[in-house]
Amino acid sequence: MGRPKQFDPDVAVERAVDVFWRKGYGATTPQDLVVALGIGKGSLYHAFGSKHALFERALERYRDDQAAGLIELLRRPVPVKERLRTALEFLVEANVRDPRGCMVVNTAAELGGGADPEVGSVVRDQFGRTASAFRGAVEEGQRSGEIDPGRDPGTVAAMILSTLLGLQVLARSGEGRERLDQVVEGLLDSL
Amino acid sequence: MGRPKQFDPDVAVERAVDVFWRKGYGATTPQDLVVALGIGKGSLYHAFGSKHALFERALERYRDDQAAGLIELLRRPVPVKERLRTALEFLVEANVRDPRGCMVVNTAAELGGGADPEVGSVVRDQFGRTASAFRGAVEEGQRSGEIDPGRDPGTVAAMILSTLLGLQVLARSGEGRERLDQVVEGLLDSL
DNA sequence: ACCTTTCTTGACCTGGGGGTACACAACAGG
DNA sequence: CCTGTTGTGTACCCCCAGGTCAAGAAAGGT
Repeated sequence: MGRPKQFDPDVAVERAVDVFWRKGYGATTPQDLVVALGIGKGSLYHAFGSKHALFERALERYRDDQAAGLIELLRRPVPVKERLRTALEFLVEANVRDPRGCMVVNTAAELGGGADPEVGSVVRDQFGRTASAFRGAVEEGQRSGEIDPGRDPGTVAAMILSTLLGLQVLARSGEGRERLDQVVEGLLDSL
Repeated sequence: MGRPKQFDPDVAVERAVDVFWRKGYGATTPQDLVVALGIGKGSLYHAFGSKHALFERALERYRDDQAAGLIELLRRPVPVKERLRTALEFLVEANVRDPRGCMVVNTAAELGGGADPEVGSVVRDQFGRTASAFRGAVEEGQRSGEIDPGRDPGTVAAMILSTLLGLQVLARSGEGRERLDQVVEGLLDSL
């Protein structure tokens, strides 16, 4: 019972993702959110409790979307290295085009370092999911002979993840696409 | 002529580095700076003009210190790969121990994406200096036969830089030292 | 001694951050 | 149609960010 909500919380969180993604946590104001979500401040705080709680939900949403997208890209029925290349180049392309960069990387930089454990755990979880997806692909490549089976797949996955995160930082700093693509090729060549 | 400054601007900038490094640009308040620098707010604005201008000077100072340190580490008279290992493990160690992470990476994440061109150029300059230092080492390794001379040294340097930046992001997210060291080893093995 | 210049101090100002309170609106059930 | 419950809109709150300004202090020059 009670009065029904006049807005869809899922849509609201989706819009909050965009705001937090563009401006970061600290620089986003309640006013920004009120405008972007199209609801009153009272409703906002009634529905989500606090700016921080809404940020957590937005970050979780982003993480889920990104992880699902990556897993999808890594499932395509082509040789493993080609899959990796497609996935990495897709992400490079996205990060070069989109000045927002990667929301998780931005969040790790802004709120990492031990303060804010809830947010930290979402960040680590995203990195963990990404590493797992890469490790699955690496193991498959090892079975098919595309990748040296002598290497620890966890380590290789961590190398890919590190490189990817670095590429995202470079992209956000304005580095051009060519150089980043060269890094992707170099990485794949060395597997 | 005129009244002499009661504080050393270099020391003040050095202290400002610590504050901005810990809290980021947006989250640092004039009050934080007044306390940390030990001077009145009037002097602060008289000497530095604005929070943003002081941040630029602090970031430049950080960049110069870091770049000098890295170049130093890469100049030691031991085999190139060993130098690279020492340098990368030193940085990993520093980033694991220090919850502040890397100030340039944090800044790239917070203020990257085109807004704030002055800061962006300092960030790019730092990445450029770092890549140059790595490229020098790579070229030397190619001459000595430690590194395959068939690869483009600029690309290899960019790979090392990407990996390093990714390691710094991972360290800031709380990843442990072992995994990061494995990535360093994996990277060097693949050169 | 006085003037000019540069620095220091602390009060002061405007705007807006993050959030709360309250009065009212829209439902379901009896 | 009255009542309890949940949403909504708005006014309001306190605090502090980011910066300015006026008045005075410490130097050098003449």
